[in-house]
Amino acid sequence: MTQSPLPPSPVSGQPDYLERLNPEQRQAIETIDGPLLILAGAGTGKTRVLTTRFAHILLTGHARPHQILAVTFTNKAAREMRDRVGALLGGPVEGLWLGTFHSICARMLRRHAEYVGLTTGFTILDTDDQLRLVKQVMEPYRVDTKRWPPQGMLGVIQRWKDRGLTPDRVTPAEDSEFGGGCARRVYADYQARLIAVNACDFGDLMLHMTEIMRTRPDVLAQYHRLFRYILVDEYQDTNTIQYLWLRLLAKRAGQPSNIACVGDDDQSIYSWRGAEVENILRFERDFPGAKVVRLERNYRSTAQILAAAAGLIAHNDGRLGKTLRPGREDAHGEKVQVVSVWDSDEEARVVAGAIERLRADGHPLSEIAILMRAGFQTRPFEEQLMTRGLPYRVVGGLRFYERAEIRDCLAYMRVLAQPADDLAFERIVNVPRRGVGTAALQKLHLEARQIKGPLTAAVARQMADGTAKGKSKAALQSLMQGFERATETLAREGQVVAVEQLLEDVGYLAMWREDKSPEAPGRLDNIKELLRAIGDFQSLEGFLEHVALVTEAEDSAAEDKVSLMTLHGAKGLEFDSVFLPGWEEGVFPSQRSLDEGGLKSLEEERRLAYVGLTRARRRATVLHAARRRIYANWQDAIPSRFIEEIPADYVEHSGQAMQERRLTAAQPSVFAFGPVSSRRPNYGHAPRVTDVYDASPTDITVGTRVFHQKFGYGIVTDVDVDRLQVQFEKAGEKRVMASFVEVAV
DNA sequence: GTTCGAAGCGTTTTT
DNA sequence: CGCTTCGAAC
Repeated sequence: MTQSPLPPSPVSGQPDYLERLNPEQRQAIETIDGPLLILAGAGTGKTRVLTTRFAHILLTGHARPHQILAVTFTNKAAREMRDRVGALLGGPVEGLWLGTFHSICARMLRRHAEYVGLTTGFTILDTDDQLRLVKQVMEPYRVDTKRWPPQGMLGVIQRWKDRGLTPDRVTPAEDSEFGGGCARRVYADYQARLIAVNACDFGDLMLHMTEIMRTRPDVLAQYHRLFRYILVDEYQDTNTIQYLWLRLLAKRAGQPSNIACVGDDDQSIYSWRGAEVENILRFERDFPGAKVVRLERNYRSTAQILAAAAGLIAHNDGRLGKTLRPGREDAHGEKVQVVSVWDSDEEARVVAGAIERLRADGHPLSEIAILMRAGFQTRPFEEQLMTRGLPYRVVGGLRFYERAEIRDCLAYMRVLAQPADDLAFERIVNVPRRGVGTAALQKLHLEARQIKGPLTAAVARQMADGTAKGKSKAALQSLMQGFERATETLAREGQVVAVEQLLEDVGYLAMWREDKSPEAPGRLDNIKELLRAIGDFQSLEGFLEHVALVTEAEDSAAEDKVSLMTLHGAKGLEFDSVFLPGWEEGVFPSQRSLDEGGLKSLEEERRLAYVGLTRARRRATVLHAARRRIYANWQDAIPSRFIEEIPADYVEHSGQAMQERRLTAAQPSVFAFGPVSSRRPNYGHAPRVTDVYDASPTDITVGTRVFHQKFGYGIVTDVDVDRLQVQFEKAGEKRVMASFVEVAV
């Protein structure tokens, strides 16, 4: 890293990294001291500003690399920032405090672990461990786990942690909500158990560090001296504990708070996991004298898409206020397409067909995405893409490190690295099946309690004193021998050989080799991949730390495939063409969301819609179906309110199904579908949408000759409220909605 | 302790 | 519909 400023550009007299920035971007970068809020709308060059600002602080000599704290939410964002800062500075920079909230806290906590009763080598638990632990802790309370599942309890604890509440800070009033009033005590016991096994869950990384900085002024002062500048990405996604942690670090007596937060309140979509939009809305009050810079020039999308998105998001209240403007002159573009289809199957066909056409026109599939509200919506699209031979990838499924076989292997490694890791030991003690079930494990727990030691010590003890007998004795003995041999190998030949030997020795690999299920070979491949990855690290501990904090799979974005993912998963990404299916009331906005959170949730859903639209560079296509298959049965659906919230000027409707909500929006029933069948009251005086619907309600009876947009002419053979059985001349017998046919003349 | 079948249930997800 | 989970029978 060089401390001298870069040579100025010969043309402008500015360092060349400041060239081609717009005035707002420049301001966000060149405002170095004092609190700064950068409101960065979608596609306004946020990452560029953040990284350039980082480099600028270094290159102007305001700080050395290790004196800047830069926090992100995801490892991906951290990696990108690290790479781009490196690129600006002409090479990788060492010693940066740049990472996710959690990785930075882990790094800090390893230094100060003793203040919360841990040792520096503490384990970071995965969700399986957490659940196992909370189950154990709940047991003595005899909670009805039907009503109060351990997952729910874990959720309550996590939310408390997100809010910075240690067990003693949970008020009795807040306690009563779950588990019949024992949640607070379970939480306290859970924390005690974590300390006892020298472990942390994810929430603890933040909670412990915040607690340490609250109670140890010397530690806090140390970081105050260290960090001259703080950069925070995605500030709208911070939860309370992250906010408290940042505030502790940023507020330095007698010195300015050099904290720069980048975020977009319109893209806050994670309130359900503890994010508090209020943090960003409150920034100017939290940090008096804060400068606010708005980045509103969007270099990503066409003017039409931007106007559509802006019109939509304008329906939200309580925004900081920000309007995306097109940053490129050339990008007028096409209107947002809204396609009305008959049912969810047709929706998938329409999208797949459109993708085929895009491909035929030379558009790479990697520039096409289908973004939906929920993961299960991918199915019909997968089927359609598959049958047409269009390559696709589903982003965000089960991640590599979440696979059972990988977690098993990791548990083996954890016991190898730290024999006192009871939770890891519990996971693998009977995998593969070796006849050590709950009964044997119970005995081991008792023994461990008596000797006040870990389970592995209890095993050794039982081997020695003859408590163990028969099958489980032999099994445990051979397991422990496996660990002993691996420990020797680890010292002599390193972690890769040791782990492979261990997994072989204890019969884990054999278990999958003998498994006849079709997934087994894939699992063995995954394990092979895992073994390969261990070699990339200095030590077993280093590898375990990495996998505890980095759960994401490797990016395979380079392949030319259509991306299928949730709207949440798409945040931060962009594609030339974006398909947004399932814009129907109840699906999007999600009914469940609305039921739980009312107006606040509706606004969050709307932000999600905004995020979806703004992912598109050139083409955005919204779809809604009149009937959707949900689980086993078909349900009628009306178009999402979000569709009509997009200003009509920027929308082009197509498709044959009902196109406007107006017909039915005021009606109580979601089944009201415009003028329909004979036995259905015709609500209100709704205007007709198209001539297709001009059949008078009473005209349709058995024997009526009707016309259907998709199936053509046919004779009605049965009427069931609003559904008809029709014998079509060409398409055969079909069941169709009465609203989708007209009486043939 | 294991295995098999019925019952239940069904957002969004990172670390 | 298709998955996971739990309980009963071997």
